[in-house]
Amino acid sequence: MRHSRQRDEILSLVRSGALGHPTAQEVHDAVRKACPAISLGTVYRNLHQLVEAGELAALETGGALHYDWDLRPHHHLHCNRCGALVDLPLDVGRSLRRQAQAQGHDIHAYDITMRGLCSRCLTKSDKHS
Amino acid sequence: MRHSRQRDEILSLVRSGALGHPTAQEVHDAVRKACPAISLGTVYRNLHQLVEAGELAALETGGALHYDWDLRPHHHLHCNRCGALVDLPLDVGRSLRRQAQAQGHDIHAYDITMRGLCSRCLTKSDKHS
DNA sequence: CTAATTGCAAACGTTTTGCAGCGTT
DNA sequence: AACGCTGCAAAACGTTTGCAATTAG
Repeated sequence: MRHSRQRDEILSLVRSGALGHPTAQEVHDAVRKACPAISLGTVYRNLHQLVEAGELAALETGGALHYDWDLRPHHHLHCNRCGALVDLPLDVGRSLRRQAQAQGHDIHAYDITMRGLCSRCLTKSDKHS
Repeated sequence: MRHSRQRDEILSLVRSGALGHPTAQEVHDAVRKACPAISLGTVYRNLHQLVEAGELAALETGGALHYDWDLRPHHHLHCNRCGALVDLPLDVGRSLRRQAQAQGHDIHAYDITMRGLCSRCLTKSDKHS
């Protein structure tokens, strides 16, 4: 893998966390500020490569793929009200892997995405309680 | 929601389990045998409606949505070798919901899809062991 | 030099939608 | 009769790909 200005910009932008869990489109929109001529195709190609190289993670959530800079085991809540994708540190990995192995499978990776209401939305609608 | 021949055929076909965890395309191909004139758009519309009505579940896995007739809590393994979507009864729901609530969220639903090698592929490649 | 990477545009697979007509109630 | 549902075709959407030109090692 060679160096390229475009890939460097994309990686540092996603890693900065400023975009949360962005889609390719969102990365494209944001990286244009540093790289005005960058094409959407290049963003897709680079995000894919970076995931392949283990630099980023991809989340299959709601239509478009979302990218995550945080590679430590953690999971997500997709809020049904505000649409946010919230990080959720959950301690279940060991148990999941053990149970799947007991059923004869070999787990390489997994992602848990829950749906519901995030704490921000819940506290906002708590005016009445 | 009115009755329609098309929706009845789709629901009973998916419920039969004969298709495993089919995509809309696969349902369309199969339901044509009973309903030769049915259009792909109708299949999409009905699958969406049936999920909305709580008759089927949708799995966001690898490009196309897959549909599942089994509404009981269970999860899936997407095999990296054969591509199968294998049912995986995992006992983690209670723990997940508890942990998410401790973080201030309210979980409505969740799905766990793991990636790895399914037991069938593993035993097949076990000739040497 | 050479091979990876780029921008562009076209193509792809999946899903949604507008519409006129048909079927259920 | 009213309104949901259908088939069809077009379009929307996210993503991938072919290509000639550019650029990094």
